[in-house]
Amino acid sequence: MSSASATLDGVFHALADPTRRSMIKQLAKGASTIGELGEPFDMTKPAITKHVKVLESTGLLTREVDGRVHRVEIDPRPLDAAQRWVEEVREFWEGRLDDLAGYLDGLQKKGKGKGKRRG
Amino acid sequence: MSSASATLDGVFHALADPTRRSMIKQLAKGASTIGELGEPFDMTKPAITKHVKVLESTGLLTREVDGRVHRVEIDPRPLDAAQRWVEEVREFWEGRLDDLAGYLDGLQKKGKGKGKRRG
DNA sequence: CCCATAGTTTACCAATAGGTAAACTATACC
DNA sequence: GGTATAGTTTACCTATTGGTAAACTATGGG
Repeated sequence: MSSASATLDGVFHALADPTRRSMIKQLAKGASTIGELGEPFDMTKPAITKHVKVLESTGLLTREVDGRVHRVEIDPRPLDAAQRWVEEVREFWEGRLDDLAGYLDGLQKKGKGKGKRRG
Repeated sequence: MSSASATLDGVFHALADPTRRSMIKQLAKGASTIGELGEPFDMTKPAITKHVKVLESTGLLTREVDGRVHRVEIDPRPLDAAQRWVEEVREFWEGRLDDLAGYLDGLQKKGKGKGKRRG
């Protein structure tokens, strides 16, 4: 299952760059060519090529070559992995709060402390 | 509002490293010291210090110095920004599908094609 | 054929990232 | 005071990242 970790590495890394995030948002609204995708950015074509490759390599973007034009569109599935990871953290976090509530509740009901003392 | 983008840069970058993701999960279950936090990793102490600093600088982690021990705990709020960003992308994506459905619906009702021909 | 257009590849650069070893700071404890 | 423990800082190394300019590939159209 180390590929799941590799996917998360790739997705989070892809999203860590503002140019790529902007591209993703643009593509979420609709497919476009490489030229259209790169036009909003004050950046040379090789830079755009690189950003697109990063997104493509994580599966966030698919490419369809149509003549000399490359048409790209978003594939939101890798975002699921990222979102699930964050939600899992949140569940741990909320579980921890539940445990604390249960612990405090137990203290009150039994008038006895069995868990680790804190502080 | 460029600080929102800076926050996202930081959070996504922080989450792009498996060691830091593992630390976050560990901390989501409960607070710990730097030593406990770093113990699962086959890594020297300066490396742990660096990872903790990255998490701290994005606000994902808070530190409380208690004698010679540094007690750290998670602050999940920066995760909200990341999660909202992903959900916004999803909304754009679903809106796009709605538009497509509306477009196709319009085609059927009017029996008329006004959009770009494809293929 | 000739030229414009769309995009990639290659080679290069400076900055950042992730790691280490060694030295240092600061607290705890006998 | 002396020593172990917790953690940071400094200096260094290598790999990766984000960007560029220049050359290249490939398609479209007069």
